[in-house]
This record gives sequence, C-alpha cells and structure tokens, in this order.
Amino acid sequence: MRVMTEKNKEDKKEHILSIAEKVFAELGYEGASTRHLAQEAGVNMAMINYYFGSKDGLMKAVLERRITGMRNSLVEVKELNIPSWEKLKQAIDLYLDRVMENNSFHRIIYREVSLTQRSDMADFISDNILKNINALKDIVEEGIQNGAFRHVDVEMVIASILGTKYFIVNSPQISSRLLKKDFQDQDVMEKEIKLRIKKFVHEYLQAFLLNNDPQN
Amino acid sequence: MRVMTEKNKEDKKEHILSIAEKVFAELGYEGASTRHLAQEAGVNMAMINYYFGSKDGLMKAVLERRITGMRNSLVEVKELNIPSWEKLKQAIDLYLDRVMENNSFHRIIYREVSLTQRSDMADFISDNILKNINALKDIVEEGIQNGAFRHVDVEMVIASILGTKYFIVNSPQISSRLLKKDFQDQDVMEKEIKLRIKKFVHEYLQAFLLNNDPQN
DNA sequence: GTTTTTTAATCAATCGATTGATTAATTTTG
DNA sequence: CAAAATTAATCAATCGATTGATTAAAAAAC
Repeated sequence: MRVMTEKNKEDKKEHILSIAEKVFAELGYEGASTRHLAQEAGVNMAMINYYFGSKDGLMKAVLERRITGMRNSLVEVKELNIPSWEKLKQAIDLYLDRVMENNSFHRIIYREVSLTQRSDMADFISDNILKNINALKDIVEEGIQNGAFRHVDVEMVIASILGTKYFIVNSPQISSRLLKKDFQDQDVMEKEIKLRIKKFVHEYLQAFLLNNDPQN
Repeated sequence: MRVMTEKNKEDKKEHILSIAEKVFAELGYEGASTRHLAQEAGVNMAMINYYFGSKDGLMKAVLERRITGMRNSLVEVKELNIPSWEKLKQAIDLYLDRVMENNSFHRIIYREVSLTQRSDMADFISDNILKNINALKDIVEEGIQNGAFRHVDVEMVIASILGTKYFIVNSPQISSRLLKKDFQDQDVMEKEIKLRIKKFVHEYLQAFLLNNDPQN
C-alpha cells in the first residue's frame, strides 16, 4: 500500500471531485449513484461520505470548487478604465473562456436550475450566477449611459449572450450536429468553437448595440 | 367511485400525461418516482404501467404528445411564397409561441439532452429537434442566397435565436430574477415576456442579418 | 358472464448511508 | 531509538428505505 501523506490526501479529494464533475454532467445528480461515482474514481464507496459527508456534500463541493473566483474576474474587467465596447468584449471573452474550459461544470449547474423545485442547492447556484450576470449588465448599462451603446433591452441582450453559449455547451448532442463538430474532443472545441462563438457575438453586438451615430 | 366510460378513459390517460409533464419538469426524470407521479395524478401506481407499460413509456408518451406536428408547422412557413425576412419572422414567432405555451415540455427535453450519456430517449429528442432547427436554417440560407440577408454564420444565428429562448425558458429561477417577472404565473409570461422576446429577436436580427445595401 | 379497469399487497433490486474491523501513519512515552 | 498509544484512512458487509414493476383479487363496465 502506498503511503498517504498530507499532500496525497488533497490529491485524492481533488481526484474524486474532478471525476464526480464529469460523472454528474454525464448522468445527472440523481442518475449518478454513489457506488458508480466511487467506482469511477477508483475509491471505496465509504470514502465519499468520509471526505464529503454525503452525496449532497460531494455535489456542493463540486459546485463550490468552480464558483469561487469566477465573479472577481468579471468585476475586475468591469472596473477597468477603457471604452465600454472594449470592456464588454473583454468581459464576454473572459466569460466564454471560463465556460468552455469547464463545460461539464456548466452543464451541471444549468441542469440543476432547470428544475422548478426550489432547493438550497438551486438557490446557491442561481444566487451566484445572478451576480455574474449583473456584472455584465452593469457594463452594458454604463455603455448606454455614456452614449457608446444604443438604448436596447439590456436584460434581453444578456439573455442572448448567455443563451447562445448555453445552447451550445448544454446541449452538445444537438449543437455538435448543428455545428458539425465532435464535442467529445475537448481540444477541437476549445480552439475552434470558442473562436467562432466569440467572433459571432462580437459581430452581432457590434451591429445591434454600437451607436454609430456621432450625434449622440 | 365515478363511472369510467370509454370517453373518460382517454381523458384519464391525457390527465396522467399532463400531470406527468409538469412533475417531470419540476423534479427531472430520475427525481420523479412513479409513486409521486401517480399520487399527483390521483391514480393508483399500477395505472402507470397499465396504461403506459413503464415509467420510461410514460416519459416517451409525454415527449411524443408534443413533438408530433411541431415540425409540420415550421415546414409550412418555410414553403410560403413571401420575402425571406417575413418568412423568418413568422417562423420565429411560431416557434416562440409553441415553446412558451408548453414550457414544461421544453424544460424536460433540453434537460434530457444536456446529459452526455447517449440513450434512445436522447437520440429520439435530438433527432426531432434537429429537424426543426434545419427548417429554420433553410429559411436563413434561402435569404442569404436571394440577397435579402448578409453572409453571416448561419449556424450561430440559429444558436443565438434558440439559445435566447432556451436561457429564459429553461432556467426560470435565474431569468425571472433577471427580467424581474414571476414566471409562476403562466399568463404574465405568455402575454408579456413572449412579446418582449419577439421584439428583441426581431430587432437584433434586423440590425445584424438584414442586407440594407441595395447593391447586393 | 365476460372483459376491462382498479386496487392493495408484494416483489427483487438498488439507493444512500453507516457500521465495526483492519491497516497505515503519526505522536507520545520511556 | 524503540515501544506504546493515538489518530487517520480504508475496507467489506450491511442497514433501513425506496425504487420500478408485478401480482392476484376485487370492482366496475358492458
């Protein structure tokens, strides 16, 4: 038996977390049994309760691992002293980068909030997502106030930005066939689809949002 | 006990289906037990297997009830002899009307295809959705060919249209707080949000898609 | 009186969780 | 340093509860 030092213990928890993230995305929370989660991670079933208290605790640990720090980056961009249009582009690129890097995680959280039933888990998720959304919203509203953007429906602009990536990331079976790309290959997705989404979002926002009238 | 005539038998199946649609949207497929489904519908648990064979059969019946006929309407619009821009607007309005009317159903199907794991259910769903998507795609491509639309990334345009409604309908906990509306009230959603989505999608497509250059 | 519908009871299988026992690693003691 | 005591980690086995499904019998319908 290998020696399990303090360093290796954290490795093990991290290992279980990363496997669980994939399995939850693959089968859903209810569909992923603790036995299957343990088997996939190559650990005894009791280890899940030993390290995370419960299956619910494991799920929350998976969520918290990714949510921490997400908002700070967006707020940083929001407070940059650059033109609104550049600011919005940077925020969108940052958001898309993070989403595409951890697409399993984003499938999980939107799957959970798609349920009507309220729970502390769903509340925790939607609270955090809403904070990120509001950072984006602030940037757009700022651009409208300083005349860079037209007077558009701000909430709908946000919904269309998030929705576009949401559709592509959360329904891979459909979007991969629409975009004719195999999303099983992580590399293809990160290098090609990400650029394609960014290019499209930039272009349609430029056409719809930017105020080209120098009068205003 | 009430008399159950032949007419009433179909009513009962339909009653179970409509309740199941709501419960599946609320709790997910795995989260909704046959006992709970039966209790909500006010019938004995064995009735689900008697009428639908299995829980899986009930789910498939819920799906097939709505999917049938969806595509035909879109193809009808596609074959109208009107300008591409009018055609696209009609198709989008038709699609949004159907989605908002049956939002429980749409939450169910996208929840199922958000799982990576392939299944006959997920395949059945994505096959049918893709046919509807291709009808929309044909309309946009036709508009590009006849010069009405600019040479845009067609697949991304579709993804943004579907994604916008997808985000609003499938994550009600988030979108209701973003849009400051309570989606529990079906009437408010159908009469207000639907118009708002339509207005927005029309406007941004007009800005991005329409070819205002009379040369082309 | 035969068929269809409905019910309560029950089935094997699986769920998440916990148990007591065992092993490995660390700390304390002399 | 070495022996003893303590803590941490892991395991197989099993817990009660719940799952989807089935049954035989009763009730209703025709």
